[in-house]
Amino acid sequence: MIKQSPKVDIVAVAKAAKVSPSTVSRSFNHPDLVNLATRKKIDRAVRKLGYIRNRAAQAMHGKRSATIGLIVPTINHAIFAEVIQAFSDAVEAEGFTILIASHGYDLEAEYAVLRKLLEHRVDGVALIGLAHNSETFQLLEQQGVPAIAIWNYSDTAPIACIGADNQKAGAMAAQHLKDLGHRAIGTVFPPTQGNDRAGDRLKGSMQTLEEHGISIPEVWQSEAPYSLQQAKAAACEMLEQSPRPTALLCGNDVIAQGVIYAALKLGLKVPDDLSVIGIGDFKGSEEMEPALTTIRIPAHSIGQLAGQEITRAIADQMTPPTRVECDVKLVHRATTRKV
Amino acid sequence: MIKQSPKVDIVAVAKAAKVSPSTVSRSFNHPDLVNLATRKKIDRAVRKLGYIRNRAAQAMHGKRSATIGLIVPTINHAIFAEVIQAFSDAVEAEGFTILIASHGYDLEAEYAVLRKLLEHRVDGVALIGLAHNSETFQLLEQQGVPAIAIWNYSDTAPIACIGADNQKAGAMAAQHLKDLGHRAIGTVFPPTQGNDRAGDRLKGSMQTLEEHGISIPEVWQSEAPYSLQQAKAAACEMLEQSPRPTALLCGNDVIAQGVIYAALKLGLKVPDDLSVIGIGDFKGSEEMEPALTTIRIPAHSIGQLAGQEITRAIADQMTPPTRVECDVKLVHRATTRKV
DNA sequence: AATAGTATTGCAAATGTTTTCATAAAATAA
DNA sequence: TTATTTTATGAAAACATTTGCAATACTATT
Repeated sequence: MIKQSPKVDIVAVAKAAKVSPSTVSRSFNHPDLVNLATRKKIDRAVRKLGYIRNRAAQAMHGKRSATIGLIVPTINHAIFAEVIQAFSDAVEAEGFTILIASHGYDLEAEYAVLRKLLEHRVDGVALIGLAHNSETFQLLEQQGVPAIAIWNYSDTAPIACIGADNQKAGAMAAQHLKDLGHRAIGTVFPPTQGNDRAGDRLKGSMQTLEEHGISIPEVWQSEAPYSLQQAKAAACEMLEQSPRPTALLCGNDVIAQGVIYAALKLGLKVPDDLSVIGIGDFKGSEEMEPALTTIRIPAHSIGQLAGQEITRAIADQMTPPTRVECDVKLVHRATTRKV
Repeated sequence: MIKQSPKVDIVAVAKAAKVSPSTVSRSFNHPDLVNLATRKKIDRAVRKLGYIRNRAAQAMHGKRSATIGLIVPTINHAIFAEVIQAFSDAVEAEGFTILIASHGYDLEAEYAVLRKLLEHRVDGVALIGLAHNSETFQLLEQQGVPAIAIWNYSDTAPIACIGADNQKAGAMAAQHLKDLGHRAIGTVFPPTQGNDRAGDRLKGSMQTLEEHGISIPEVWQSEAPYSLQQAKAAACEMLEQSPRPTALLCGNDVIAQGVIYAALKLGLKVPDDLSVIGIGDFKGSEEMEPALTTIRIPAHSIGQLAGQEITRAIADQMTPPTRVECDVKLVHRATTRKV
């Protein structure tokens, strides 16, 4: 293994191939402009020296850095894993690499990591959700970087967004339970602080329930940070009391799964003793036993579309990313039934 | 919003603050070398112009790019999500950002993305597992980039690694089933092609079983790509036949969960009719009902340690990353019992 | 008050690449 | 064969920053 002591740059390659650095550069970026024979010579030199081009130097010329910044609350949840993967695949297909950063649902931290990504001169930025600090929006606009918000949809948001109407999703879930005749309904939602997706869902649910004259007593409103464990614990606590709700509306499918485990643990049959509905339709929700009734939010298409749209907007700086609202729909499976 | 038409670089800041560009640069990188008063002037100018420093230009000076490349097979699995998050947190704490790329278990593709990351002049690289193309290893060595393999441990691997002995994990799972008296044992594993973790686990299991004189008929050896859905389907198929195994050894916890759903669907009681053991102990495995017996592989510590070790190795180029073997251990919960 | 340090700052060179412009060589047309 | 176009290459400037060195101003010492 030749550990290269003298650094191998484009001029080293040029020297080895006996051409000028300009030609080497051209042979990378505009191969059609250089003679096949010289291109081969250069290729050989590159291979021999183990040369790897330096994007940093490229980026200095106002050229693309070929990176896209992706800022997520956390990587560690099923919910984001799918959307990240789809987004990543879509942008990698266009030759971009993603620079990823997480902020743990802290919008101050989000601003800080955005700055960091901009220092790296990312060609575009994707964020999760529409709730961000005003400085975050300001910075984005000021720097003129194409930006896109993933997951939530709104006509009026200050930046382009691709996602679903989470309020509608919440409303649909509530409507479904009402349609099945449930009136004693409980909720388990993640904290809505710094999480507009959860906030919107909760709002939509509550509104719909209210419209139908259903109100939820305090004790049946539970908050569980996004983890199976805590969801299960919270649900256990609620379900052990009497009277029990006949149905539980969950902020997402992971929470719903936790709730189902809680029911199982307490010896309650789902859906006979308790109906459970989730939101999201994560991978695996369909396979659960009983299969989870949920509101489908098409994570894969959202991620993919967002990736395509941001790369398009980067290539064509004239037209900003377009907004896309992805439909949500009820997927009635086996965890809910008429009361 | 001031959309900055004239690009704001360090000399614009210098002009605004009435100092030289050198001083501005210094005020960022060696604040102790510049007078407090001038530093304040500069700070004001930076703020007013909305200046953001350009890492690309920094990186050109042989300075750190402050990025670490992370190459994973896929982001979209519980198994990696946890390790990625821990790794990411650890390196972000040291001021690095991660440049992430996935290759879908294709080692050719892995080589290609490694090149791409090196073009971005990442300061270090982390890979998953120890099975990589020889060109991949060569490139790493040739470029002299600190590199670390996550997830698998081996004394003799060509690059430093932090992880668990997956063979041992497989052996432990097999041993546990044997200790409970099972002799009719089936396996459900992901494809081992391009996945040394799964390969090692399978090898360890088989070896141990063999040592105890237990052999597994072909029909009880099932392969399921890493997804709940396919694991469930594969297990259904196997369990519908007669005779059935009394225990199933699963390549990871997601597969185990799929298997349990399959059993549930077929009306088999776990663990009364069928014992199930997983490998990994993912988040949520403990909360399952019944709680999953599994071999614990400490994903969080592995990711965190790897992050710390790679940043250390970057800071101190003299001492390469050290290898760490993380212990695996049996977590006996409720899905296995004496036969 | 003269000397020796010390603390700040600026100048200019260097980093690795791309690109514009100019030039040379080859191919085509007259 | 000469004039003209096309093709292929090189020279040099530009990109945004860092840093070694030199210069200046200030402080402390005798």
